[in-house]
Amino acid sequence: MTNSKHTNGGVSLPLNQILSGDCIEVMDALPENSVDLIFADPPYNLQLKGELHRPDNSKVDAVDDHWDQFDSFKVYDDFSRDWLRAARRILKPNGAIWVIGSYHNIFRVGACLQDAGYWIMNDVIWRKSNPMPNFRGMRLTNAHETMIWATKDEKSKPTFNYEALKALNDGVQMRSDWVLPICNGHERLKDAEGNKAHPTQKPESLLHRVLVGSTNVGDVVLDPFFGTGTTGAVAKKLGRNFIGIEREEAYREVAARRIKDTRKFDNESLQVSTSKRAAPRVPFGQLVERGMLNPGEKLYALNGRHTAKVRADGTLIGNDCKGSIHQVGAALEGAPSCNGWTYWGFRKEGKTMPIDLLREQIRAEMGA
Amino acid sequence: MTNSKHTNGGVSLPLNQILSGDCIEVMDALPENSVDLIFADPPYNLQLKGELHRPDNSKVDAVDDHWDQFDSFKVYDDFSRDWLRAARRILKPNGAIWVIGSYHNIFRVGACLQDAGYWIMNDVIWRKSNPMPNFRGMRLTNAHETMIWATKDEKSKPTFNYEALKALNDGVQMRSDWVLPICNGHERLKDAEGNKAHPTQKPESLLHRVLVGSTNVGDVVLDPFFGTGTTGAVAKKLGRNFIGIEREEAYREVAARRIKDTRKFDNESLQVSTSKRAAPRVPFGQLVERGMLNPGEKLYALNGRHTAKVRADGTLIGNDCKGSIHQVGAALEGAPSCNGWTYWGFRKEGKTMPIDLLREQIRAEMGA
DNA sequence: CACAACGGTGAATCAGGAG
DNA sequence: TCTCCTGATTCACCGTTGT
Repeated sequence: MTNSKHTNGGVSLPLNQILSGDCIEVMDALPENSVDLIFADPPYNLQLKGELHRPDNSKVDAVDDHWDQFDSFKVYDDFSRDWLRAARRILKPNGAIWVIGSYHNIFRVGACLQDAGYWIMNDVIWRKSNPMPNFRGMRLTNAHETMIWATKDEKSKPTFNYEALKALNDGVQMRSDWVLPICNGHERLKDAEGNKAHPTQKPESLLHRVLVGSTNVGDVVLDPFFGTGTTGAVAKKLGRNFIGIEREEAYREVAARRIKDTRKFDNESLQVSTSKRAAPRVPFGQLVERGMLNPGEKLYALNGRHTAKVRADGTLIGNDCKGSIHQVGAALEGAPSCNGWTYWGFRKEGKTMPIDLLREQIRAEMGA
Repeated sequence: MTNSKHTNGGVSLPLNQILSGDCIEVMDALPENSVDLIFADPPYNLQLKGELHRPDNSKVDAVDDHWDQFDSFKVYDDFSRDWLRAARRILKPNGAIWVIGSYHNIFRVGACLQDAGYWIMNDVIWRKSNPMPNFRGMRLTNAHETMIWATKDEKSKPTFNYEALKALNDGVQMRSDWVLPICNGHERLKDAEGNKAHPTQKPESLLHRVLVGSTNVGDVVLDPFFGTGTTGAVAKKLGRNFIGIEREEAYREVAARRIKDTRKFDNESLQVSTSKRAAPRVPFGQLVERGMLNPGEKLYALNGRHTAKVRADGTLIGNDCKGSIHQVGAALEGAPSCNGWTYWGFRKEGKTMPIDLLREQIRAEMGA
């Protein structure tokens, strides 16, 4: 793991380190367009308790008899706007952010996020399998937290490892609700007296899914509210680089020790399933050039409804139409579009086989 | 059921009627402090762009109605502020509101709600058991919607039928995530041509739970975006009074007919049936996310004939094959299929134990 | 009559590259 | 920036038709 500076477009990043200080100031000192992903678990409580500062860095005296809800929302919104702005500047154009919160703050953070120009991809519900019950029976058990996954702007193309997430979910598309247990047991960090080291330590399973789904090996993941370093620990395990920012020295120390004791998984295990989109493009004409199909040969729609004839240039000629395998398939079906690779078949020894088999054969040779 | 005016503190209410017009104007004409509960399903401002087709080329019938179009976030926020203010005025001091939305609008609505002085009790996740998938594989399946339950102000003591909800949930405290199917089948209202009468009809089961949990028999429930009248129909069944407000005549007509055909449950049966829960599905990937198995760890076929290695996305890599626990097991055995849960084991303290034990462990936690 | 096969559909910010 | 083309992509459930 790189611990020194890392060159990124001519600028260097402090990789795999925990930076000390106010996250807004620290982020403002980092180069713009340099980070792949941000994971943020900002303070939830609106009663501030001296942990928040106004934009001018003056401290908010929240423990005050004249405490006022409206003022408090405004201060929290200002704070959210500021750190979201700083975060957005350092994100790469195709970068993304995850923010987690509860009903106390998530609506405000979400609105600030949209106002700042971020583009929401999904909101994701972490459904806790073992939440704390509501002891007084005055409300519903607060059994979930909300995460927002957003890109830097509307045009961003974020990393999304669709097939890997699908694999994590037994082969069906990952949904926007994730059932995972809260952090306790051995994973929960304690101090010498046995008190929990941090009040809101997130489970590694949650970060595992976030990082597998929206980063690749070697990416840079920044966490502006690092706490006890769950983001850093999971990033290290998964072969991602992290940058942590944390104001409290006690948390930094716990996080540093934790990450030092964390081991990276071996490279082979970090390979994940990929989608067909990543496979090299094979033009249909190549099947003809290579003699896998011959000009004049007949293709059969796999649904049995149509046939077409192969021409020397890799186009097809069907009933009153000609063009690519896709165009002819679409025309014959009267459909807006058609994937010719999965639509057409060829005859071999009396059986009809999809032409996609031939493409896979070529791809296998290319990969070899 | 009362259809005439209803005396409430010397003022009268138009009970069990569907009022025509803009909801803000209509609410402003109602007496203040007169309504027990408001359920609101405002436009989501979906901002859809082009057309969307399923993989089979059929077209998705999207929400493109004029009432869901807003020019900007600011226009939407102004709208939200206005109707939330009007709604708050007519609420009784201990009254409450439920608002439902998706990530497109819920953060803005939630922030407006807090700014207007409402006090959030819970946010509640409606987890759809049968959501529409993400057809292009570009995001997570949008499998939930968010509801906010809030009181008129911080000091309100809202109706909360804790025991009734607990009973609805097999005797354990109701959580903030509700698993319910979307509205389809016979419940879905259609016009003469078989088209859906309203693009976003909510399931009665959702309203049932809201009204059982936060109103009493005889209470007044107002819905400012009445649509096809799900709120009114469920209120009538449950012996609550409703007031509906709807701008579109077509929706009012459908709702009126629907409610006319709805019968109130007899008082005894206002208790409800509970749904049996099947054993929850646990994806193998969750064992990896949760650290019960680590990427790179070896699995052993319980018959002793093969081994394979775990990857970060919950797939296995065996001798010349990779895929799910089931696929790799089948490939190595040369079998058409294989139950990976009972085929594979992991080593612990020198002993090989079936991975199914880990799944059972997770299920035990979930059930608790 | 039972069961299988098939078709339809749901609040969706749903592609990416070459020219 | 815009147009055109290739070709990747779906889950649970309900209702109807067919065996």
